[in-house]
Amino acid sequence: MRLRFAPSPTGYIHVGNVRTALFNFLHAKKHNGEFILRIEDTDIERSTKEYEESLLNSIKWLGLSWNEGPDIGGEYGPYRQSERIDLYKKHAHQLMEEGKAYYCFCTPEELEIEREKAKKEGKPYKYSGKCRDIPMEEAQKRVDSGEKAVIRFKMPQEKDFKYNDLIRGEISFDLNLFGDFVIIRSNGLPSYNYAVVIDDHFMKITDIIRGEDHISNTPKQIKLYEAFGWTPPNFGHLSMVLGPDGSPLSKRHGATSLVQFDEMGYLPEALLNYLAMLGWAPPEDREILSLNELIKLFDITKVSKSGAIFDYNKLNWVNKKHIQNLSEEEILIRGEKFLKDKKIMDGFTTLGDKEKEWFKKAVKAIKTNLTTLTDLPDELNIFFEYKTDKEAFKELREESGKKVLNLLYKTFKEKKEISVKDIFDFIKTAKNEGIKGKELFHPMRVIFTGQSSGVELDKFLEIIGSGDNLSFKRKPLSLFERLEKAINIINKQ
RNA sequence: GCCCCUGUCGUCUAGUCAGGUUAGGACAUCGCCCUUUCAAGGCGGUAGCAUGGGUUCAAGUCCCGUCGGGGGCGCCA
Repeated sequence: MRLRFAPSPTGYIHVGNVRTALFNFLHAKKHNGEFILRIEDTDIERSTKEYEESLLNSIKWLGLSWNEGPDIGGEYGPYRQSERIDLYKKHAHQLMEEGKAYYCFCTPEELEIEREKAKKEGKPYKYSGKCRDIPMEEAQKRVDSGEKAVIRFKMPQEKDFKYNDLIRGEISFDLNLFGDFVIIRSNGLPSYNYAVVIDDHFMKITDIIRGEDHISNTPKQIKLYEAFGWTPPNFGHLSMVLGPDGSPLSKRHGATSLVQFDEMGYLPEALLNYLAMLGWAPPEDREILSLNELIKLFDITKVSKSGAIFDYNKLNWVNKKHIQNLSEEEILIRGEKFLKDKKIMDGFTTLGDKEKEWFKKAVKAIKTNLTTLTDLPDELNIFFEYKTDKEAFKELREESGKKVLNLLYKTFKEKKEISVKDIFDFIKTAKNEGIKGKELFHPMRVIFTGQSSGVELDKFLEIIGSGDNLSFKRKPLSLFERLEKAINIINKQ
């Protein structure tokens, strides 16, 4: 079995396309088949090398490895349509010789008039077939003399055309509604509907999974296969990915391009996991699955036919679960760029062993709060910065809070240093003074973290305490510094 | 306008092909438990077969209509 993903390098890859790529990949791998990457760059106006490169990088980032493609070649190359022009021309001429295609000299303006007319009369538009009967010899002469022409395929007119869709079952059309369509444009480049057929045939593609916007292209393509005497592949049409309002997902709904999801701190495996479940449900109850598990369980015939709304709630949950499955070290390595941006560290691997251990401990404490990797610096910040929550400080002005603050200050103001052991001693002292439980721990939390909630207090104290003698790019704030800051804030007001 | 696809909790879906279930799960939401706090975790609740007919002892499931959503009708892909 051979499947392909054939994007156009006319922009950054969209999550909808990622889903298409994924389903092709899963279906291929499920059956031990090949996954092929082909670049459809016949739209010379909009295609660029930069987009092609970013496309390849994106698919690589996702972990969807391809067996054949423009960068690695393969038995059935080249894998860029712009490098296959001769092939398209050759076969177009073959069709003309067999009387299945013809030169058309109608100008875009003339066609526009035809379309307008059809619209006015309320009739469905279809190319008139005006040039269909120009004798081949005469047509060839006009072309040789430099007249602009396209090549059109004589679309067989058939009342009850049917094909069997991998996802939707039988779909039928009245081909009388289809006009003769262009296969070679006047600039010599092939049209989409023609190029895919040539390529998919010569690349021995067996199954094609694509968006439902291609359903009505399918009869044209199948008829081309038949005209050449080739066996058409299986077709499966996926529903669209929708925005929260139910309209097709687009930029106005927010992020749609894959690079943005990387920047937002989503894990590629989480994104794939989520996308796989948009329109398909794994059997059994498990939903958090690796790419290999998805391959094992995937079944193209079970994919749903209706459009699916892209839901960040669920994506976030899936991402969170995948992050929890990562080790502390992996989280630090994969979150490196976000930590660099916030100047927390230069890179996990540049750290000394003791510092690495410290960071792992810190991550372990805040791991369950991570939804995306961008949360990593924010959550870790509690160790480096003293961010104060106004509401929380109100508590320190109340009697019980004041008591704890004063007692802490009295105990440590001379020493100017607080160790973890000191804290445990302090807790005993406080208890002797009659302060305990919530009355004690909650103010302590506010004093040392500035917040009324967060990491478990004993873990927090232990981590801060053990960071004292390590060399960091940025030093965690010591307990005494934190106490001082709390005092200052209270005194100021 | 014409053609095609599609409709189960707010969201993603299982169930529809071979009619019989208290219509199941997950996310979100709400509540409880755990926790000196938050989160995580555990337990529980709210919530759905678009609509009207028909077939049948029995319809989410089969048939017809209506309504809604989407796509296509290019020398774009």
